[in-house]
Amino acid sequence: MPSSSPVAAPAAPRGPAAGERLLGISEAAARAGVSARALRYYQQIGLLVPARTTPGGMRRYSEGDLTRVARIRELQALLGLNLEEIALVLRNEDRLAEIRLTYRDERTSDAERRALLRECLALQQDLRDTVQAKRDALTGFLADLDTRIGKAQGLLAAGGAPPA
Amino acid sequence: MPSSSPVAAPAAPRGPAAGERLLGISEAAARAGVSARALRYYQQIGLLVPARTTPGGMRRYSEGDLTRVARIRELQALLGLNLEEIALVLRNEDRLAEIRLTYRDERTSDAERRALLRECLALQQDLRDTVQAKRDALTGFLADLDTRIGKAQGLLAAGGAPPA
DNA sequence: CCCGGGTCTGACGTTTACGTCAAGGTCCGA
DNA sequence: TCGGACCTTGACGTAAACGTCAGACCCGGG
Repeated sequence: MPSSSPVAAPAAPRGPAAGERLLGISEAAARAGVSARALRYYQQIGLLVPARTTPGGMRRYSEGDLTRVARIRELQALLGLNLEEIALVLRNEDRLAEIRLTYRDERTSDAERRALLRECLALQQDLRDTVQAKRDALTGFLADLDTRIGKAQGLLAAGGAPPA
Repeated sequence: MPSSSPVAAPAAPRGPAAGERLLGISEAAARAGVSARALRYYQQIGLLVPARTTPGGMRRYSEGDLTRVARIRELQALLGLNLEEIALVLRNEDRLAEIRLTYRDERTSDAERRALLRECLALQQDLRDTVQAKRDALTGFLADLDTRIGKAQGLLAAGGAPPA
């Protein structure tokens, strides 16, 4: 999906906390522990839109943006998701947050909002299941490793005085 | 490191269990759930050398080879290691196995073998620590998700009759 | 108003882990 | 022994996630 197309989905505007000091792309990148290029790329594929853009077209990032980058990196490193999958997850979370905000709004019907909420919840639980499966696998892996290590340690301990 | 160089490290010959039925690359690939190309590539970078090679130059894989492929995939998917890192891990495991075999050999001194063993053990424990760190992170992640899900569920439950 | 440093948009390069041909060589059952 | 299925080694292609230029543009301080 990361084609050379002009621009992807808007990815829900991050609201800067009114009067917050925004960061240029270099500082934002440094604080987030990624490259400026990565930030531009995330924007290109609709993963992260900077909180603001100056009239001249320069990106300005909020703290919330940094948090989002952290989440992206987490989903990358911990779950091994690719950016497309991460986009799905984040968009779902965005929708959930949006629903929370407009939940008491009068414009949509109760049933409608509940349906939407249920849909988002299902996706979240999907993710949860994925995470748990992975954690369980890692637990097994760990046990396996401990067994191996135990054996080698036994060998080491026995090495001093071979019995019989 | 996966350059176009002729061939990499031998990666410890897998001994086929004397009289075992060996598999051609296609069947091996199918049973291991990877492509034939992947198997060739693993060999090229010294990750997996088939148990035997016919005089004509055709690869023959043992069950042990399949196990090794499974381990490679596990390290890839679960830990997100790249093939170079996996090569390190596997080579270390190979050495450990080798040490186990020759541990009572007379040719090397006791101290020497113990030193080697200790070195391998250290690497294994490094890996163990990595795994545990990852598992812990996943545990935290899971708790986080559960919190979010709980909140959303609360919202859903309260949606029917907004209190006062 | 001007200047130096930060930033912009293309656009091409890079790495990993293979996929996908093409042109031949090998193996084995009839 | 021979034919078709399987396999071999190059060699080039590909997708993701950026890296790295070049050339132009913006922005805040003096």
